[in-house]
Amino acid sequence: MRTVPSILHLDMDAFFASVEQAAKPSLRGKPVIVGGLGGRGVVSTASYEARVFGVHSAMATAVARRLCPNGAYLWPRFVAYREISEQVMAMMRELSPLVEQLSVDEAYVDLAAGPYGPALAAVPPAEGSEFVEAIAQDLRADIQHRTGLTASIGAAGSKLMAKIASEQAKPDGLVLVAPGQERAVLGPMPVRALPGVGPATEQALRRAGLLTVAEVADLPEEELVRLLGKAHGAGVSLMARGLDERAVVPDRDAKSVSVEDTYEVDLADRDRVLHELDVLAARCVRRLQAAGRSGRTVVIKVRRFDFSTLTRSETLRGPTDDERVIAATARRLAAQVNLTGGIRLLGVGVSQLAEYTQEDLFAQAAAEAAAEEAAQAAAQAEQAASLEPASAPIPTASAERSLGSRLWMPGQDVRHEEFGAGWVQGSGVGRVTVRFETPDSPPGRVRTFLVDDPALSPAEPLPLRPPVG
DNA sequence: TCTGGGGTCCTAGGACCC
DNA sequence: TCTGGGGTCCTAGGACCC
Repeated sequence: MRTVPSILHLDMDAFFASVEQAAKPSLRGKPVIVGGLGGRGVVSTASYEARVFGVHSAMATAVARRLCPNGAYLWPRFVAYREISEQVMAMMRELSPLVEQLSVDEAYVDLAAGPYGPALAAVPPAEGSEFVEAIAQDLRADIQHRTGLTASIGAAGSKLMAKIASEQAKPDGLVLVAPGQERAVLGPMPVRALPGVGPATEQALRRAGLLTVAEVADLPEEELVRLLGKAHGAGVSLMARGLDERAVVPDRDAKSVSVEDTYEVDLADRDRVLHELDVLAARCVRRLQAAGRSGRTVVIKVRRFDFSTLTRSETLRGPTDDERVIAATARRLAAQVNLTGGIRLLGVGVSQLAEYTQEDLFAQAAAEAAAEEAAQAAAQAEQAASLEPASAPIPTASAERSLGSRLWMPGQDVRHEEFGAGWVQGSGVGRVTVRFETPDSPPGRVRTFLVDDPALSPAEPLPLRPPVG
């Protein structure tokens, strides 16, 4: 165990919502909810102003609208979030090459492996904590200066405690756990505070009368293994006692690539399901190829009308990144699934990834067969569609993407030839409302246009701060 | 009020091989 | 004629995280 709390866990505060408030001056200090806005959407992030109303992540957006009817509801702008994320990660990498990114807004950094490492190792433990505190506060100030956003940081001698500390630090804070204080800090916490303890584990522990981390820590490991299974039991036992020797590891390769869509209306017929699988396979392959990878196992995911979910998978003889092979495999897997009652979600994924594509004769042959099958199915689908006008596609997020500029999403960046940069506040009945403001302007004015006004076009996100230097 | 999308890791049973 | 143990791969499902 370390004697200096040299592992930091950084977590951006209400990240998506905070980016929106930084980009859109009229939303500062107001409840902002970012997430899916369709009938089946869920909240990704709620601003702290929205949380006051009881709105939180993973809540159905329909519920959020009831709780907070006057909030601003926005689609996520992932391009903007990724850009800011990269800025923040770059700042962390200046502190150490050992940066482990957990998500777009969260990462560990191991200061011991960076430029401050030798100094941290040389200093007595008490001063080491002050040193780390100064580094962490500098980082938070830097992030705020360069992006206008706040981050919370936990500092400790292990990933476990750093993560728990950053949670305590929220929002806009720093919490440091001095090595040796782990059990004192963890003890009174509810078991759910431990990462990896979710609703199921909490229930299992509750049934055994265990509510706090201290109670779990006092239980023999064998008991926990009986309760939770081998790996999980052993892991929870170690965590509860504040023991964690996991290293900070940068840039692990992805082990799978998958895409999925929830449909506004359940899919009722097999041909439509097969067509959507083709669409998903194409999207999945695009991502796979962009990453320069290929995969050997194809998996489909099906969520039925009643939310029951199943997967079917098939492992090919060799890795592929061929859309025809993956689509044909997905269709084959779908043939094993009972679709009666309706389908609310479909997914296509690839795992057992390899670095490079391996062309082989089997894949070639399968691809040719698949192409033929697809052509036949397409002809059948066309025939079915012509016979059944009621099966016209309902606009969904993906339909809006493919239609591009003529459907406007709340939150979207736009530019008007006369009024300049702004964002879509809402649209309906042939009109779109745009607020004209930028990150550095005062709150802007709203104007309404026809949805197909040629002077209005989608735009790239603007940087939150002018480039430094 | 009704449940997204992208991942990771673990378990368990059956097939297959030695 | 009956009976093994262990290892690896594949498949399906579940818990969990952001």
